[in-house]
Order: sequence, then structure tokens, then C-alpha cells
Amino acid sequence: MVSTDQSGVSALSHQIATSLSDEILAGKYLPGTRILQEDIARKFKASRSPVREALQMLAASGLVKLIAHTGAWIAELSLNECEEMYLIRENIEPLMLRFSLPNLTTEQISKLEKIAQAMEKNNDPEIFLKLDREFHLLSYSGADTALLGEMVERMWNTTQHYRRAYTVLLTQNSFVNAHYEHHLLVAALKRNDADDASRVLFGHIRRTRVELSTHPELFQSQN
Amino acid sequence: MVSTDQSGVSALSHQIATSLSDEILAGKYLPGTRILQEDIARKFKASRSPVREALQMLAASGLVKLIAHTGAWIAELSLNECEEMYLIRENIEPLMLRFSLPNLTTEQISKLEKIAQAMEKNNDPEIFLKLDREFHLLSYSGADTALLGEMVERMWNTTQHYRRAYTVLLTQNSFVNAHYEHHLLVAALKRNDADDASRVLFGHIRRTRVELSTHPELFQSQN
DNA sequence: TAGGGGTATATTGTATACAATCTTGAGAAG
DNA sequence: CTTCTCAAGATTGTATACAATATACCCCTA
Repeated sequence: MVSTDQSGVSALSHQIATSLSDEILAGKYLPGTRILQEDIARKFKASRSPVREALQMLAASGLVKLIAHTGAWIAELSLNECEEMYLIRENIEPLMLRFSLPNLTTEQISKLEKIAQAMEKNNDPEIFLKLDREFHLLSYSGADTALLGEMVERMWNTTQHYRRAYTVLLTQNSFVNAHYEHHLLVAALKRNDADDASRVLFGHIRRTRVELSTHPELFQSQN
Repeated sequence: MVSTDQSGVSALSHQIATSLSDEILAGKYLPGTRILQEDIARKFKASRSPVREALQMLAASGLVKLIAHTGAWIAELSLNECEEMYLIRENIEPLMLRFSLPNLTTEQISKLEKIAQAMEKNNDPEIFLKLDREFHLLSYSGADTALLGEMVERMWNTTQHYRRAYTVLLTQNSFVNAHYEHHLLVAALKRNDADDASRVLFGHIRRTRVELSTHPELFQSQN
């Protein structure tokens, strides 16, 4: 997604940024992969100017890491950094859910229920990832908060690779807890119970953090 | 500050970004002011290329707002957005303080005490701002968290203008509560009481938010 | 053979020229 | 007098050329 919002006609640099962003989130580039400006320029039949700006946008959204005079790499999290992200998410996303709940329509809530059910029936990790993201971001969509939303999206972006790696690792019935939590969350939203919804969401993110921390092999870096 | 970290020699674009960042935070540009690339280029005797990149960095750090094909403006918060920022800070900064406390040295804590005392003696708003920022960022300096720190700094940056406007507005004895809270915070840190320190900090940020919300005249925008 | 120094190459950073877009203001029509 | 149209100017976006820096490889020495 990247903050390629803007009004009207988006510049070429924004198009490049969104395309690259999608590809990175789809897992077509692994964390730590180096990105050469010329390669991207060729790929989009553009010069390096817009590519450089696109890379800056991706760096701002946390998908890419830039080092001056040296180059650009797909962002990579250490286990510690990933846990940090989850700790922040535990504290921030329940807040966003509270903003969102009063404005969620019954249609949106039943859509959430349908997504939760679809996730149970599915057993493709890639589809799980997609639906999980859709579920949670939809649950936040009632919040008309500009800045919180950006932050949350950024955190989902930077942790995406590790959710994928973790998801692929799991067997079918390792997901049952996530499914339970999703259903509990929907139930709380249905009865307009912000306190309970926040608590369930907090536990959902926290459990994932704890389980992730038992798989240090998913992370390469050391710091 | 901006994320001009990087290793070794910083590029010209980074130097421009840090200089501009300092000036914006010092209040030399008011929110809503338009920024022309050529003006900045002339000012730094550079071409527009590095200026454009610097502006992107500033946009990423929340100090500047870019609109495609249109221009760059000093970021401007509505009252709602500012309250949003403070709500996030209430939830995030106590977390960061918890990370920091175990690694704070006794020297750093007595430095905090000295800053709190200096703030009491001072009555220049600009110095208050500077010391306040120094106080809190120092209290977080023990946290070796990369991402949390970035977020916190970004939030301090984007709310800086409004802290200034609010500070200028206040009379001398409106600051007493802030001073009390600072001293309570130092005391909690001294006895290594993370729970109490978090609570005091939460209240400190929350009180500021509530007081800010009684001064809608500080904000121009409407959304 | 292992290690260090230095040059060639590759890559990033900046300046300049040009293209695309937006903004401003004057003039015409109602 | 107001409002719309349109063109000229101003400003941003992109391409290309060149400069600065970093990387990689070869060669020399121990």
C-alpha cells in the first residue's frame, strides 16, 4: 500500500512504489535481498530518478532499508525487533479497534464473520495470510484516524515476511487458537463490547508473539 | 533529527534533511507553510535532486506533507489528529520507559533530576520545550529498541509545534503539575519502580492531552 | 599460501535540461 | 459585477550526464 495516497494523478515514483510494495508483501523478494536501482528502473522502463524516490517511500513504510552510498535492501527483522513490533502492536491495535468499533456497520461485522469462517476452511498458507490481513484491517476500518492507521499498516508490513515464514511452518491444527480468537473477537464486536474485544485482540497478538519467539530459526540477523 | 542515522559519510540530502528538521523543530517554519524546492536548493547551494530526497525524508519523519505535482508543506495537525498522537503516546511511551529503566545508569537518573530542577527555575517557553524534550528522550535512552525509538521521536516531532504554541500560552504556575509529575517520575525511576513510573508517565501525557483539547484555537485545520 | 594494497569496475549521489502538471490572472461572456 | 475559459508562468516530475563513493578483483609481498 505505502503512503501513495495523494490526490489525483499519482506520479511514476508512486506507481513504482506501490508495485514494488505489493511484490515485497507477496514474498517475491526475501528479507536481506539487495535492490539495485538500475534493475528496478529497467523493470519499470524508467530512469533511476523515480526509482530512487520510490525506494525512499518504501524505506519510510518500513519495507526497505537504505544505507547511504551503499544501497537498498529488503528490510530484515531480528527476533528482538520482531518481538518489539508485536509488543507495540499489542498496545496500539486494541486502541485502534476501540476507535473503529462505534463506526463498524453490521454488514462489516458479518463480513468479518465470513472471513473468519473462510479462514477455518482454508489450508493454503498464502491465502491464510491474505485473509488474516483482510480480517484485521477490516476490523479497524471504522476508525477515521489518519496517523494510527498508518502506523498499524506499517507494522503489518514490516512483520509480513515473518508471519509468512511462521505460517508455512505450522500444521493445520496449530491454527485452531487463532480461529477461536477470531470468533471471540467477532462475538465481542457483535455485542458492541469494546473492553472484551480489546482484551481478545491483545491476547491474540500476544500469543502470536510468544509462539514466534519459540522459532528463532526464522530470523537470521543477530542484533 | 530525522532518520539520517546511516553509516559513515552522510550524503548531502541527509545534511539538508537534518538542517531543515532542526529549523522546523525550532519553529522557524510555521505549520502550513509552503516549501519550494528551489528556495531550499538555493539556501543550501545545491540542486533540487538532493532537496527532493531530503523532503521525502522529512515527510517520512512526519515533519512535512507532500502532495504529488503540487508541493510540500510544513505538516499541520488538526485538534483531532493531535489528540490521536497523544493517545498513541500514552500507550507507547510507558512501554518504552519499561524497556529503558533497567539500563538507565544512576548518572543518567541524576541528570534527569537536574533537568527537572532546571525546568522549574526557567521561565522561557523555548527553553522549557528544549529541556522537556531532553528530559523525556533521556529517560528513554536506556531502551535499545530501534523501532520504538523511531516512532516515539516521530511523534515528538509532529506534535512539537503545538507543544510550543501551548507552552507560550501558559502562565508560569500552569507548569506546576508538569514539574510535580517530572519529580514523581524521577523518584519512581530512582527506586526502580517500573509500574509506578509508567503510571506517572501515562498520567503526564494524558493530562497534557486533556489540557490541549481545551485550546482548539491553537489548531487551524478542520478535519 | 595467506594477507594487504591498489586499481578497475560497479553503484550510488548530484547537477542540469527538459517534460508534465498545476496555478494564477486576464479577458470575455452572461 | 460575477463567473467561466484559457493561456502564460511557475513549480514539480523525469531523463540523462557526470561526479563521488564503495566494492571486487588482481597482484604483490611476506
